[in-house]
Order: sequence, then C-alpha cells, then structure tokens
Amino acid sequence: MPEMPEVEQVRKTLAPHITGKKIVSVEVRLPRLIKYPSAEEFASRLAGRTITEVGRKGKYLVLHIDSNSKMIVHLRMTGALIAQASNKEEPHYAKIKFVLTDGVTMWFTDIRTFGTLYLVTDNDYYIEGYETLGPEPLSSGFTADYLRPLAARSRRAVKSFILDQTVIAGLGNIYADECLALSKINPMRTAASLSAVEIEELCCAVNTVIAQGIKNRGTTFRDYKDGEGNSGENQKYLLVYGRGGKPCKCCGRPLTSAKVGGRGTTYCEFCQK
DNA sequence: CTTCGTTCCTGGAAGC
DNA sequence: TGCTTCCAGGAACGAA
Repeated sequence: MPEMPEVEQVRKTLAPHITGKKIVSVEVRLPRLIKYPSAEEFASRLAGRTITEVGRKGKYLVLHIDSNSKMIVHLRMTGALIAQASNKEEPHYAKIKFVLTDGVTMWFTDIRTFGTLYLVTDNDYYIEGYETLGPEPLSSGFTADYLRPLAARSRRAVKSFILDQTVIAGLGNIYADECLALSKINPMRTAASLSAVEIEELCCAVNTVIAQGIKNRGTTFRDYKDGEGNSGENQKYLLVYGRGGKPCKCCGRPLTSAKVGGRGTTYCEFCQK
C-alpha cells in the first residue's frame, strides 16, 4: 500500500522519465477513476500539454502541467504510475494510458481500482483530503509541540489518531504500526493519555520510521512498485507489520494481532505499554 | 464539533 | 480438487 515513502519513491523514479515531456494523448479506460473534471475533459485538456515538475504532498502525487494546472493522483491501495518505453508491452491492470513524447508511455495501473485522479486548473476544484493535510514527517512543522495539544484533545486510539491525514500527512497502516512499535506505545491507548515524553518519542519514531522507509525505497508487502516497476526493500526491516504471532524483535514473545479503528494492527503486548 | 461504522474493489488465502 | 467465504485497507460519507 503506497504510503509517504512509497509515493516519494514513485515521484523520484518517475520524474526523470516524464519531466519536460509533452502529453500526446490520454486514454481513460475506467472513467470513474477521474474525480474531476469528467474523464473526457480530463483527457482532452491534458493533450498537448507539458509535464513541468513531479511533486508530492502527503500520499498525493502532484504532476505540474504547464504553469497553471496540476494533475493530482492518489494511488490508494493498489494504484501505480509506471513510465516505460512506448513499444514495451502494456502492464497488467492498465486503466489509463498517457502517451508522451520521446517514445515514453506512462501507465496508471490499479488492481482494486480505488485510485483517484484530478486535473485542477487555477484551483477550480477543492480536493478536501488534499487541502486539509497536516504536516509531513521530517518537515519543520512536524514537532512534538505541534502534536501535543492535538493529542491532548483526542479521545481516539493513538493508532487512529496518527493515521488521520489532517494530523500527520503520509502515514498508512504499515508505518503507523511501525511507529508505535518503535516508540513502544500500545496502539489502543487514547491519544490524550500519552505523556509529554511519549509524544516526543512518538514524534521521533515517526521521523525515524519514515526516513528508513524512504532510504529503503519503500515497502513492498504485496503489490507496490515504484515508477520504474521495481520493488522496495523496507519489508525486510519491519518490526511488527505482517508479523502477527512471530517473535517480537525486542523481547522474543509472540506479537499480537488485533483490530484498532477497523484496521489490522500488530503490536507487542509486553513491549508496547 | 468529534468519532465511529460502512462502503468501494479485486486477488489471494483460508476453510470445508 | 474445487468451491465459498473472508480479508487486505485510504478516505469519503453518513450516522450517532
């Protein structure tokens, strides 16, 4: 599942192949993926225009189109953007085809088809989730001083709290479990119950876990691939995610699997208090 | 206002 | 072996 490190890796690997190239044509094979404008408008407005920059905000990819438009893409669970030679065989689950100049084709593929794409010009459309993102891990705005008062007001489980994109932009289920494991906090604790020291530790763990995910080019647990179709390496270093019943890397006791806020959650009952 | 449950979707795994 | 059922989860949405 693409979370911030995976989306960042997609951005990095995609950028050199598509930046500065013109979009020759767009073929939308599953119109409901286009949230704004209509699929027809999306395709016709992009044709003939140039990708000037490939950015990212939280889990959103932001492709700058000329100087006044942005194509905003959310990969959700199984979405992928892959740039490859136009004469290469098309990838599986291909849903949108962007033919670019210089013999490059960019594909949007998606198994479960939850992905979303927008084309906004001069901010003519308000993307709620995009506009309300909180600070990102590793950014100057993400500090214990920022997090402490928010947590103090929240009665939610700390796991649900850190998954909230308006609180922290970019954490998903894998990294949320990893952050709580590293900071030794039980995911079922309420956010408000965390001490000032624990908030500091959580903040630090979020930065450490995300930095490690980026360094390892993302976590490929199942379907995730970067912009060149390659897997990440971070799955080799996970403390808890996907390790239910296996020994805790800290104390050796079997890890517990549970549901927290409707999400599969793995943690160590002994180490995470 | 906050919080929680439901919904969308498909492939793979588990269960019988 | 072959069928059915369940599960994975990001975020929008409606309900409490």
